[in-house]
Amino acid sequence: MTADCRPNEARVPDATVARLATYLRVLGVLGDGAVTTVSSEELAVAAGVNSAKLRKDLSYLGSYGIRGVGYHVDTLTEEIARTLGITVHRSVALVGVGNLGQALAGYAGFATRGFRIAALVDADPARIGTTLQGQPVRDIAELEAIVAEHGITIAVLATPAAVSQEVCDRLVAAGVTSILNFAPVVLTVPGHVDLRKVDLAAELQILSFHETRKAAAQLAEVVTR
Amino acid sequence: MTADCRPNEARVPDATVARLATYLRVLGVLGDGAVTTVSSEELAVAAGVNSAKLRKDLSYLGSYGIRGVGYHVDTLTEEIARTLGITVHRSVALVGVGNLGQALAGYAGFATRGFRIAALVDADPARIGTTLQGQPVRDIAELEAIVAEHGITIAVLATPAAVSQEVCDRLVAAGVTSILNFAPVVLTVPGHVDLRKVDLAAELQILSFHETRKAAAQLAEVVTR
DNA sequence: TAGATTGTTAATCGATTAACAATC
DNA sequence: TAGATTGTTAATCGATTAACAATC
Repeated sequence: MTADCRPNEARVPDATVARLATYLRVLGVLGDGAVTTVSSEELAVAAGVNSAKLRKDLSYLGSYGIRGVGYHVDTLTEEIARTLGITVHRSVALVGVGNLGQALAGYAGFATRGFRIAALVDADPARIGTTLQGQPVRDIAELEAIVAEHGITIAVLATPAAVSQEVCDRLVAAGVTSILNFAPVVLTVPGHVDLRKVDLAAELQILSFHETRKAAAQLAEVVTR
Repeated sequence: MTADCRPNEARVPDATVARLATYLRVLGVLGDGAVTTVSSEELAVAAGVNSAKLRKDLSYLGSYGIRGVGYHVDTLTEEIARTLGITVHRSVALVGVGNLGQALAGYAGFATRGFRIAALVDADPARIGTTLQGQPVRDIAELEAIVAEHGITIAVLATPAAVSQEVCDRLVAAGVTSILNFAPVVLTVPGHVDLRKVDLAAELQILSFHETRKAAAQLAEVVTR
């Protein structure tokens, strides 16, 4: 057995990976019911995408559908979970338990979808030692030890903007290779580290842009009428 | 003066709009200092993008750069803010003030980046009437009145998954045309409504996918070595 | 077999980027 | 004028989607 034993696990496009998470969530709802099989059309409607796109997405994982029938819910669920790497539950560190961090610590969706928050970390002496969701808030001074202790490779960053790059650097130096950043700053990481960001205000600004466009369209309609 | 007085405000690509928010944030940091002018290269590095992409993005707004010099920070800030429609401060409603909703209510970044949370809404009698960030939590029974009262067109949805579609329908019926959804469900809205979603667990699953790939690559390296 | 649905092809569309003419 | 930097072109890349042959 060589490393090539799964030769066709080749490349899954980024856009596809992002959607796999949605398919998995929708399949979870279906799996609760009596449904054992689902067609690409049904699943696509439930996931809010085009069915051709869904079939193409799933084709990157292999051939798990049955022509004339559809996809077996359990099989597909398992294959997507395996592709996303969440058949092993993953331990993440949550750094920064202020306003947003506390909410993330209490977010039940992480646990139900494959992640365990193995450590809460903060720099504020008033928070260190307190308990959140049954977990102690640990001193950021121990960051490197905490990462090593739990073998953590994924971290969620909810620190103040001003210190985020510094904390990020320490996480990377400690061996973290994936970071989800909630701080409204552009972080720089080495090439081997994956970085994703959630920018809450930016999301609203994007909606605001479209509001403006809609308002302008309405105005134009009135004028030309 | 007709509706055509700004003929070249044509189409700004979706990918560009999403990045404009980042440019605006970076410009805000520059504007605080003594910098009055910035080149596309400098701004691109600060925003973490390719400078050709940045120039192309900005070219959709018009010609606000000066060849041989760069962009005037103040002018560019103003033009991006205008394009995003946040020169008028926008009022948003936050529906659902549970775990995540409370954090969003306290998130300072909304206010500093153009948005005012004009109303907090919940269905839980234990929460209704309480105060968060100096604002009363109002009964979702009054949702339609609240939207009308503040002329709200943008809503943030942080309700439990099970009721999100129903709340979404009511928001749309009340006149809301943009929704930012934090509930882990696929929502359906009419064509004239813009919908964006933030799926926290999905973000981690995407990182998990890449972790798996990196681990496999390392394994392959060891095997072939 | 007949009906249904997958997996794939190929056309199309949108986004990225290097290169450079235009011009400050 | 010389140096610098924009705005745009055109090539490339990646994602989407309709259509349909393969096949259960």
